[in-house]
Amino acid sequence: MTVSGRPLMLKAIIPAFTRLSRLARLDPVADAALRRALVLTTTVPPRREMVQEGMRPPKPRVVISGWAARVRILGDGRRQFLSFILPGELIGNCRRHHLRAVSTVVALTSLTISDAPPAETFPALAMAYDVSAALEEGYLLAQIVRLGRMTAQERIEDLLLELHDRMAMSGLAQDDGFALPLTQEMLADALGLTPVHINRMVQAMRRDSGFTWKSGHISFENRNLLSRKLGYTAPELGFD
Amino acid sequence: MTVSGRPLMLKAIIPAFTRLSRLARLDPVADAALRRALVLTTTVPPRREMVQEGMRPPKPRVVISGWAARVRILGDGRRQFLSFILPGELIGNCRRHHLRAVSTVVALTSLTISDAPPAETFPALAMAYDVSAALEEGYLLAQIVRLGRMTAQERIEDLLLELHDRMAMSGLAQDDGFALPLTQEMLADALGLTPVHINRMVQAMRRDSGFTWKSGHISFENRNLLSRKLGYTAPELGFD
DNA sequence: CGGCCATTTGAAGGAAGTCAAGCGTAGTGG
DNA sequence: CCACTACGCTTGACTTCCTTCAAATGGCCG
Repeated sequence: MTVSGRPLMLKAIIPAFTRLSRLARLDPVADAALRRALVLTTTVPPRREMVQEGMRPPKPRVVISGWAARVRILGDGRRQFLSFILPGELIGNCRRHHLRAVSTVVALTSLTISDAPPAETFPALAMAYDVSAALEEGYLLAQIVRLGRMTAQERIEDLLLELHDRMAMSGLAQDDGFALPLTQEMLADALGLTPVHINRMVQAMRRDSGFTWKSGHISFENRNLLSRKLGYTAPELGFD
Repeated sequence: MTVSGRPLMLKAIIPAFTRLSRLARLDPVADAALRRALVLTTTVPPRREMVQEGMRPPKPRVVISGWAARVRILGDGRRQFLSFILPGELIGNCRRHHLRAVSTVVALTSLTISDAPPAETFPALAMAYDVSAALEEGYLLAQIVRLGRMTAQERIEDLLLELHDRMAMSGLAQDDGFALPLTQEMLADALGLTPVHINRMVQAMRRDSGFTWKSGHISFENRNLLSRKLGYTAPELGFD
């Protein structure tokens, strides 16, 4: 978007590569080709709107590093995040080509992206893109239940569990935690709450709940216990 | 699911036919074939769960008449509707075949359905199914914004506008209203509120807001005014 | 008529929002 | 090196919106 493509160290693309390769169940040959295809990257500064609702959508991309969000903004300024986009996940991975983007996409952190290798020239990835789209729909459904029927505390816990699973798919999580590069305000925009209330709940949960959040890192004390308490189930992979 | 297929009068399938034919932009020949394909129907009683989350999903269907909803239920009984399924719309229209259904589908009224003519044997419909899936995703996004950032009154108004548009797509709406076969409790489950509060808001809106709801029928006093007030935009058709 | 279900109403309580001010820390520039 | 700034986090007091619980009303159908 701003910076013209430049090659990255192979090591840096590992998260994105890991997720796609797993979803596509790539053989070693395709696997090596994918690594090469992801090396040419672009960087995007935080807060930049990469796609704007109603505009002509750009080509699909893969996030190499950093977080983005799909967002809608109401006339009076109220903001709602529709979903997060994490390393290894796709931007604009629409089955059909829309004439206009259905949501704005904004970089939440400094972001490194790469063009998504087209499925036509990279057939092994068709499955990864399909599964990725199915997962994305699952995240939307989970988001609806969070916003409609969960308390503030449950929303936070449920979202953190989901994000943990998603980070694990690209190898970016530990068993009991992950790096969360969000401000409390961003969490509020995702969970339909105010930053003030997010703060109060996080405070309270530091005491009695099952995780801690310090300097951008989430640690679960007992992940199983927490997910059982919430009835949380991992996003369905959807293989058939 | 209960009753074996039986042919319906041609007239009865018109709503479903109208919507699909429009979305697929059918020529007269395909058009006539579609009518024939939809005539063999099945009926489902209200409250019956036609698809259950986690079970093997059945074949795709078209709703001929009646309303259904996709729903998720939390461990303690809290219910959240993910989306409504209206006449002419599809049940289980997944691009990829999931191993398990990602949500339960329940009949809200007595329901008449028909097998969705497979796109392989009915190529003209592929586009209709694509557009239908894209619209469905748009409804999910709108639902997220409603639940996350709108007040009770706005949620009701916004949903009614959307449902009006959707009913219009199968020719089942008037310019200024449509038949709404929902109870206040169902509305509550869709909007993340309690039935009691839905009731109070509807009361209040009978007085000062832009619509009336009497004996299962919604009438907008000034639809344009209402949609401008909400910043409501019609679901994107997504043609390209 | 009686039973069932949806709607309606009241009173009280709780969850989350609003407004406003005070901290803490990292970055910047004189 | 130290104001000065900017931004995110924290806290308090108060308000609003929505829920909860309970009971009453009304319509519809057997």
